[in-house]
Amino acid sequence: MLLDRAYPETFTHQEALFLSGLQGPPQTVRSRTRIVRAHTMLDRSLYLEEGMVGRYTCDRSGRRQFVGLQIPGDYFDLAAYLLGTLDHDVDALGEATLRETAFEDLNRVRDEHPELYSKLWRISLIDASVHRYWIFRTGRLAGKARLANFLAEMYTRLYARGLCGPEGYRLPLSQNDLAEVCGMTSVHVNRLLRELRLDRICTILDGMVQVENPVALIRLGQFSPAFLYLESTIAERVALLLNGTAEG
Amino acid sequence: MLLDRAYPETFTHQEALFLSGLQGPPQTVRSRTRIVRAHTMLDRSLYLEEGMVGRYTCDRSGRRQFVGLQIPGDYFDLAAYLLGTLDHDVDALGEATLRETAFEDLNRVRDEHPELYSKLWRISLIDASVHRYWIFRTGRLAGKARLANFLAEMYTRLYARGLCGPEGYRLPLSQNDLAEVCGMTSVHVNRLLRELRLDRICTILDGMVQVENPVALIRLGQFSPAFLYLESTIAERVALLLNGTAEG
DNA sequence: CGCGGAGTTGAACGCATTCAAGTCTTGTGG
DNA sequence: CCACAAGACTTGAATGCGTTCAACTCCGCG
Repeated sequence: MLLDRAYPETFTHQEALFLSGLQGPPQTVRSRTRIVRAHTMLDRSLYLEEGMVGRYTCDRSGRRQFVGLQIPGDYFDLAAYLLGTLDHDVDALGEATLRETAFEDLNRVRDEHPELYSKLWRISLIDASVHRYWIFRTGRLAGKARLANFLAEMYTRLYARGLCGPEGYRLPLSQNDLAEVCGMTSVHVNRLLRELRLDRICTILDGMVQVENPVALIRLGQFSPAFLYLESTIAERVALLLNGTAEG
Repeated sequence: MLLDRAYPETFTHQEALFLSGLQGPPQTVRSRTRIVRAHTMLDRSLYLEEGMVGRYTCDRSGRRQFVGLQIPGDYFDLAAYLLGTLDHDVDALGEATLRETAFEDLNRVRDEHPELYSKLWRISLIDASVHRYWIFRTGRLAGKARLANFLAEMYTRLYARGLCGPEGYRLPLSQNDLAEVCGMTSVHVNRLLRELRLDRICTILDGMVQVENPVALIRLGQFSPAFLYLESTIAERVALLLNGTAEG
């Protein structure tokens, strides 16, 4: 059941067990299928057990902008619980495994486990904090720093949850997807990735992001993980990774 | 007490009254003073009664990026309640009037008024939705559309809450501030504003945004207010404003 | 009167896009 | 098994949007 990856930074083992009990069975969806359509009424919330999903909106001419990327252990549409619909679409990026929680069950959490209910709220607040970081990145960082910053974010989030080692991580995004994350074109992403490769900072090969120089990556990307609100022992582990005090 | 502007889209009159009772007395802060510093432990949450405040983070060289702008009636740091600190700074943009709610009182809301507690969560979810819209805008829209989109957002949010008429609104932002909102330079903002003026779409004069052609503004900015999750009667009023069916 | 901040404008530069052509891989069907 | 189509990646060249640098005006304020 992979309880250990269900926001270990947030839930006790009992709470994770309880939440897991509310969830429906795991459902696997194929890569590149839509999971949620914007403005569609929903009656259940989704949890990502395995894989990655991307949240995005499109402009008038159909060009896509990702507004969030979720990793295993994420509740990625809690917003629907209280808003009824999502303002954006959600797609599976690789093959993904999901589990659902009915809104009624979340109401039961509210009435019977207020503390746990608060923790769900807290998760959505961290989600919002990540959004703010994306605004900062997209608005203030130049191309190369922007890309590096994003790669550092995914590196950190996956590592913090024990989903990758210091050597790098799996990222089921094409260069075009990366462009739609960072607000640039795929041609430009291609050239920036080459620079990062020649700088011996990181290399993407067959969907694997190989982080050769974490220190340079976070320095170039001006990355700082404070916005993730990591639990302190995890934050320390991450700091070791990012500051190069550990192996790299 | 201005209860009517306290999220009329969310709270009943009783609820607004109750929440107001939890708040401390109004505090007025001068323009351009810092209200919250990032990463500082907090024990109360803030509500904006009058004026505007801006949330921002700075890059390594000190250049600022706004990640949110709040208008009267906004609870703008609910995140601190469950996270303890904010990941960003908050400044008053004009003179602003604030009211505080102690975290302990929010805990009481949780235990005694679960439905109302959910509504506070809901507010923070709309806040996150606005963040996503900012990501979209900053990442996907070209300069002129980006600026128009932002001006349309503030127009809509203020109008929806009855804080401005169709003719326009007060915006205590310099061209440099606008640049820090939209992720561009103040020189460029200056040129784009001139274009908007010559196009007879909107004119900024002495801190007043005069919206001369709402329809063109939202069209140019590819603006759509769905992300605000407005209550239906308010949404209809806004639609009239933005579609030009109403007076302009 | 002089200072400083906000706004304005010109000119040069450069980052990023656009357009285009090519390679390579993968999957599909003949 | 090979031909072919489709998608991802790569690279070059030209264009242009937005930045940078700089100068100047306007205005409020000490």
